[in-house]
Amino acid sequence: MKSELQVFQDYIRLRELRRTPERERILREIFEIHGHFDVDGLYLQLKQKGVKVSKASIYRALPLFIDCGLVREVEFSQGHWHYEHIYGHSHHNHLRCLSCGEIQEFENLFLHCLEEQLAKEYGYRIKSHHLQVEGLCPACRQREDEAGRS
Amino acid sequence: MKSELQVFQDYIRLRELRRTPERERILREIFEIHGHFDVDGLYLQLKQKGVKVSKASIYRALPLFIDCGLVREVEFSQGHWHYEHIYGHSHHNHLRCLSCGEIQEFENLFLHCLEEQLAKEYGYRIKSHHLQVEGLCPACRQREDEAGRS
DNA sequence: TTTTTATTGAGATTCATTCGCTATAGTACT
DNA sequence: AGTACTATAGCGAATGAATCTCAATAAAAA
Repeated sequence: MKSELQVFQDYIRLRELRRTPERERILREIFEIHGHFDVDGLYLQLKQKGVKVSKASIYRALPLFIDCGLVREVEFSQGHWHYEHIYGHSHHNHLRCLSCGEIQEFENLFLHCLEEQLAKEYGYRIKSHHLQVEGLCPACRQREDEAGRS
Repeated sequence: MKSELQVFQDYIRLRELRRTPERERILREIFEIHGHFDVDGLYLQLKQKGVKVSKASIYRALPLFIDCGLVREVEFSQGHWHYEHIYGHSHHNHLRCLSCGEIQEFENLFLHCLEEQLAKEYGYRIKSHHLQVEGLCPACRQREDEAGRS
């Protein structure tokens, strides 16, 4: 399997863009993050390490990473986008707690069947899906129950 | 079944807020819109009808409508949120064309099974789910194929 | 090297959303 | 009805994420 850097370089060549140390440094940093991130967090993390990259460059690099399938937008909350790297990950869906915001990832097995069904029924060529399920995690659920009783 | 206005008034009472003509007018307008809307469109639509409501009031009313289950955020795109009213609708999911943006709504049958399974597996109390499937609609698919051949 | 031009960084700009403030008007209680 | 209390409306200012401008730089190709 190609490394994410390799994937990006291939993409750069294909699109006739330019390899720059900034873009590759940003990409490396993203793949060191376990879980979700946002632009500001990524920027600060680079800054702390003494890496000089402007926010503008991050904003300009992200659409490229997304376009070549290395990163995806997870959700828009708190007024800005949250992202995650996805290369090498099996596609997963999110189970999010409405109270504490905890996110569980889960695999799904039968959405592929659904995709096929949709393709047939509506004539679509399916590219991707996002499934987000919301509810209360065990802890918050218990807390809510106790509050309800009092 | 309660009217959406009734639902909202019950909510207002429960939360000890105040009934105001602005909020109820905004809500009525929302339920006259078939399909998705955004704040700006809603504001202009009211303005055209000669209804004087400020954008700030719309921004302040929407979270209430969402909280009482009358409206939901559909997606964040073009730099702002898009909403839809959901009361009285069966929950539907979206099949969106990545090229032209057309949105097909579809029912799903077995996500309820998935919800039950998740509830059992992770101990969550499921409240809702959003499933968005993306791809190319028949027309755009054909256009893409033709472009690819040339 | 030289040329070409994509990319960078910094700051300015845009624009959706929120905030601060004052006047108004629901609501509850005489 | 009248009064007190305070949530809400409207307006304009403020905020802040994202984008744009532009001069300087540095990839890539010749």
